[in-house]
Amino acid sequence: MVVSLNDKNKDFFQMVFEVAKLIPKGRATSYGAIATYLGAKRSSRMVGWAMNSAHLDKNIPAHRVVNRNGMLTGKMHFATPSEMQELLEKEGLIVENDTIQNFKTIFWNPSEELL
DNA sequence: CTAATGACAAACT
DNA sequence: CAGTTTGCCATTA
Repeated sequence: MVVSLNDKNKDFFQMVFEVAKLIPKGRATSYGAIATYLGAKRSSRMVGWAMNSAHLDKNIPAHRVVNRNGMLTGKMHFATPSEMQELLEKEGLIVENDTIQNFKTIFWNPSEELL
């Protein structure tokens, strides 16, 4: 992996991983929520980037992390595009048209739940 | 160092 | 209200 994980950056990545692991089953969160929780709400894209490295670690449920719209924008980055949806449905979530239904209901806010 | 890209988000038209 | 555009921040070329 060309991912030059320098010491400083590693912390940010690790944070994202930790939060992702803490996401309760049957729930999901957004990149912005994690970014905000990490104190870098403006770096929502970086969270996604972290997930890109996260997909290497099977312990990280990256499928529970989607954009604020609940759309599975990163499904293409999985082993198979359908795996993300499959996993989410297995969790009890309702995924349709690459978008999580009732996302607002299953949304998991680390800043509140994890606080 | 500048330019381009991206698993996003908010603002604007 | 929906589609389009700009902004942010970090990484890569």
